[in-house]
Amino acid sequence: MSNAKKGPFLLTNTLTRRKEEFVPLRPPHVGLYVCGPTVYSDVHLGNVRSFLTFDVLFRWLTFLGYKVRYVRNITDVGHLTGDVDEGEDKIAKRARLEQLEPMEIVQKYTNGFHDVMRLFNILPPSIEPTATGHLIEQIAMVERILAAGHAYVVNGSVYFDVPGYAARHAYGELSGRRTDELLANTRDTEGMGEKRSPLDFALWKKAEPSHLMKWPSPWGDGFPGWHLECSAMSTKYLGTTFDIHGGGMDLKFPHHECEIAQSVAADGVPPVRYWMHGNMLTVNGRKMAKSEGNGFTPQELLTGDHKLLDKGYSAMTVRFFMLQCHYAGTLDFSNAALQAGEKGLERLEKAMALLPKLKPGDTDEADIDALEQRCHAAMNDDLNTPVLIAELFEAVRIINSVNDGRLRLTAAALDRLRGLMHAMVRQVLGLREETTVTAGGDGALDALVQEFIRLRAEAKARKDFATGDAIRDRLAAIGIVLKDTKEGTTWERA
RNA sequence: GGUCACGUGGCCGAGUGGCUAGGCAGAGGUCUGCAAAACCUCGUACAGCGGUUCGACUCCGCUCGUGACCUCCA
Repeated sequence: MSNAKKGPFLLTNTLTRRKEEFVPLRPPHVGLYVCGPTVYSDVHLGNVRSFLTFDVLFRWLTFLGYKVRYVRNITDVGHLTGDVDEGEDKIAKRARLEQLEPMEIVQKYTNGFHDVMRLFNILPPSIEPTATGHLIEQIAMVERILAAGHAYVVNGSVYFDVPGYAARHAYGELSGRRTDELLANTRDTEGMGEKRSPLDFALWKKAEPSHLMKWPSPWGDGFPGWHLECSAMSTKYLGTTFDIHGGGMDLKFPHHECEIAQSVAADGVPPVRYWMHGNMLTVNGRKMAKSEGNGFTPQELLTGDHKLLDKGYSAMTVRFFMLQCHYAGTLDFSNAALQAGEKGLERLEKAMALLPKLKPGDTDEADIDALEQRCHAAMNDDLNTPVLIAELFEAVRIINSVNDGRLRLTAAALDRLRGLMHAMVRQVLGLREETTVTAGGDGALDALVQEFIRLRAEAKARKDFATGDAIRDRLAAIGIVLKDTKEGTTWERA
């Protein structure tokens, strides 16, 4: 394996609550499944953080040389609001509210989701399956669970028998729950409806004749339960047992617990070897969620048009801001933190821009190999992006020092440094260069500013600093900042 | 109530049983006609109370505080 030199990759397995060395089942292949969005509304920034976490995982595994099959689903049916028995399908509800066909809702918000992923430079998965595209697989899985005696049919619906399953298998292992405690804490003992136990969950739900989203099944017309699709599709594309399953912390229970139960019941083996859970984005200490009303969309973020935002922030600023925190911890949103991130990213990008211009020296006064090893070590330690970024700022110092002629690096070392920075910043962290409007961005504007720069240079040449400073100050007042460097004067927008 | 996290300097956020995280902001300096940028230097922080230890911010216990999950949620 090509990562032999890069050291073992440790990641926190939330099933064992330990940091473990990642060893794939069938190297060099890695099977990765991540719970995707339910496409019934716009994604907000909290959702983005989760997909970003697994984007970095995908990128790092790829960097290590693995051939990753990354499956991230689109939930387009079966996700109910509220209680499993009383709730309405989220997509059907939205379709009713917007007076659209359910599949129009699905298409609309799937498109929106993809736009957001592109905006934040989150790579597309290898396979993006939809629940409605895998009805046959889901029905087959329900039949296997029924055959194993872990489910029962009531009036056209099929429910998973949790107490029965728990008697023979470990249920609650992932989330640290026990069925007796769950039962004791069940809030609503009424409304159980057809279920034998409040812990049971729907595998297949009977649909009323008026229901738009329904399909034929051995139990009559209906639709699949929410937890089922992930099990059916991960099994289809990654096998009955695969390497890594990821999702947000809030999916741990019941969603992922139910996935494990379904797979064990249907196929007899635990589905996942490493479970990974990303933590939440909070606002003033509270989870960003639609129900809290504290979420905002990427569009609002870019324009700054939201009461929580002092100003707009670029997508890469937000990406950088999020990567400065470890994925397993909560990250609190604040304007001050975002602005700090904006400045930091600017410093990093300035150094990146200097990289091609650096001139080689005759000796090496910085150890690029050691720096590279520390970068790899940071990522191998449970995707520690904040530590990687700290190392990258060490590189920034080196780059600036070489540029200033304070530090020397040979041509070979410079090549290593360029390769390292490109790999870490662009490939691994996925920080895309954002086009800033500077010289060249707008021909007419640039020509105009160049004319002022020339006037100012003439003033300076005859020691008329008052005029020179006036030109600079007045341009600054309209947002054009001039900077004198050894190579002449450059300008950029404030 | 149950389960599980977390509490780090002005802010955001890593980490470790004894050795500078990093970014932003701030102070001083170098450079520059002056700025800006860059570089150098600086703050000696780890909720509280006990315990283990030669030594704890790091391990254990308790207290206080915050949050997540237990119902849809990335």
